[in-house]
Amino acid sequence: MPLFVEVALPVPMRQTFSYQVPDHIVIVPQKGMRVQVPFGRQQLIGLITAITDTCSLTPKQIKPVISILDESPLLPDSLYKLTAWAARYYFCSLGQMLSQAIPVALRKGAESKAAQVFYWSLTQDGRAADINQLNRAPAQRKLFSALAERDLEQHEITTMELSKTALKALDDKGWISKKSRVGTINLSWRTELEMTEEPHRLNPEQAIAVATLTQHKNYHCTLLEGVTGSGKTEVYLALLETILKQGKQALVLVPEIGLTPQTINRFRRRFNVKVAVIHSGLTDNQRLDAWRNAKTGEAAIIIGTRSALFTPMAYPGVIILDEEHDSSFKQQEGVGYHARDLAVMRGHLEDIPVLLGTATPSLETLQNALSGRYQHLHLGQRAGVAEKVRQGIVDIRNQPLRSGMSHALLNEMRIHLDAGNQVILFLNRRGFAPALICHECGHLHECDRCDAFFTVHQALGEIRCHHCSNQYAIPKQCHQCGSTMLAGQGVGTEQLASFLEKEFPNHPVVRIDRDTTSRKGSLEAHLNSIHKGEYKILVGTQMLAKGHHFPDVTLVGLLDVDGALFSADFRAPERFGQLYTQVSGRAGRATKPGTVLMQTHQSDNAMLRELMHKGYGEFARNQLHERKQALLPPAWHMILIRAEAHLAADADMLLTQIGALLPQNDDCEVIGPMPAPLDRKAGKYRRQLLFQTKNRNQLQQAFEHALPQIELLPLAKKCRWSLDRDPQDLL
DNA sequence: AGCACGCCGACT
DNA sequence: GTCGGCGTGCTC
Repeated sequence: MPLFVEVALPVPMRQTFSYQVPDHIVIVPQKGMRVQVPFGRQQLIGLITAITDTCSLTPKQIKPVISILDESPLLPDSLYKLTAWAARYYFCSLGQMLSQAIPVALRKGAESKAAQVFYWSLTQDGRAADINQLNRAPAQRKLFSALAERDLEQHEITTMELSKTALKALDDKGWISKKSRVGTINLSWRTELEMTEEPHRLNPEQAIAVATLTQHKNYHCTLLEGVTGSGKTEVYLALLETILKQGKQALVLVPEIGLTPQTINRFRRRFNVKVAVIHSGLTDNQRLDAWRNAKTGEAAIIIGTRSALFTPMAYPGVIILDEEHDSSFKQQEGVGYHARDLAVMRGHLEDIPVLLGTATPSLETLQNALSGRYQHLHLGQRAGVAEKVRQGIVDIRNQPLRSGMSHALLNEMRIHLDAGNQVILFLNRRGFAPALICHECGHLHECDRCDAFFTVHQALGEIRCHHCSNQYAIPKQCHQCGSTMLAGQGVGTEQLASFLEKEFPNHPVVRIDRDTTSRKGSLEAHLNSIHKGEYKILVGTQMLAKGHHFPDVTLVGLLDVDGALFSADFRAPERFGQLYTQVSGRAGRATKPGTVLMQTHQSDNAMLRELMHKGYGEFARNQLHERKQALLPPAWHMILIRAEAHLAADADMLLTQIGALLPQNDDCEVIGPMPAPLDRKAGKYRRQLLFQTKNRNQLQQAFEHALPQIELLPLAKKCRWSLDRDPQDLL
């Protein structure tokens, strides 16, 4: 009987491909195994999605499988289901989603089972040999005596700095030999959990939270809303203790910036278990190693960023997602999946609890908590007796500004610096000035490939476009009138920092943004110097706000509130509210009360007032209300279709045609085509179309129906287009 | 997405 | 004369 398999391949076509399984392949194909197959002129590795004994294709069209790479399915059924669900939800091919979910090494064909461990041991001859024969070969002697004590694994030879040449020499003598064994899986933590640190005493709120959380063994999603410093991590650790004692594993997801050695050590210190850490800095093989440890159950705790969501667990127990509101959980490139949403789905499929923690919940999660879909727990007390921060607004209408700084803010800075404290200033624009203007004709120098102004980088002597890689030397003359009176327009972090250096010569200034921290490890180095007090004035973009705590900072200044709060994007107020709450939660400590000052032209803006006086909770509830009124997420559901073409008309036409294929009524709305906020980027015209529906299912069904027709459009092959479900921003 | 084929411009 | 630019078409 002929045997066929359906294979999902890592190509952007939304279909699977049929192959015939030749007789000489002895492994019985199963769903979820990897296969190597010919595809056009190349060979690809894909995953079996189905096994059939008939095939509708003609024998000429069908090719044979080259080989089956696994003896058993690569992923547990729950993860396979999760991936299939995600492919449907995000409208991408199963193969594309699967390649997000599988470590690169496995995609390239690496062995999925634990590699064999190689080790060296003395032979019969070696044991009989006299060590004094090696008196004239000290390296060999050292190695020999080490091996006389115990066998050594290949990697131990290197870490103990034993000589490779000596190894070879002893091997040639026939005294030692290389052996291999299958690595054993140590699951002792499941029966005897060893604590290596005494748990901290929980305050009543924390204790209640832990008690509530440990009630559930099955799927259940909880929002843990805890103000900064209220000890969310301690709740995670207590929950982990219960889960681990049941012999179950925990998956902990953190934002990209949050995966610091301190975070990891917090978990490592408490329990004597293997912790698998998965982040972008690992090599393919290190990643695979962590993946295997999680899959076998040897690693009790798995900590990682977005992509770690897909790590299989032999004994799934809980999923914890910290800083739930963080936008790095949404993938921006390629398949734009959201790890938070998929984590909840995974919890569902594996029937385990999911915990979302944050001080500033996203409106999506808040809505679910308010509607009762998620359980809602609060932590309101700050550990220790921290003073409440002082908050203030600096009205900068008609005020002279020096490099973006008002008198009031400068004076306040002086007070805090004189008291020996540190000051943070946030300005979300890197570079010296966000534009170059001609003082005579007013011409603003614009990138020739994008619809954006050049940013002046004075230290580099360059003007750069922050949207493409375009860069030139700072022009001497205006491109329009030839005048030499050129000046920076507006203020960036570079200018602010150099102004402050002159203004406060006795207080060292450091600048933290993408330009000063692009080298690997330089962010950590800067942060360390700040903690040591080497810098007193910290200037930075949002980068400086996320997850870092500086106990000696007593003044936080937000220079461009207007730019952050009133941006075109519908999520701008939410993000600003989160940033503001996070930074004000971090200012000061018990003995040194903190102050937060905002510079704005809109000092009586209702949103700002609300945020200051009523706090994030109230602010977010009102934002949620406004989103409902405006038919925006999370009230309505959204998919963004982007198109890019050399000719704006092509992109426009394609989107118009797509729009015509989508339903429009009281519950479904098509908006556009409209120019993308950055109309022209890297020489191409960008247009976008929004499709919004009142509920999730309508969007799913309408788009599933339209998609095959969209793919048949002739223009769809000519233009570059992409889909972004639940877009994070409309840029 | 790759990878080939194919058809036009500036170089040895 | 060719090397190479990227438009177009196909992949079970």
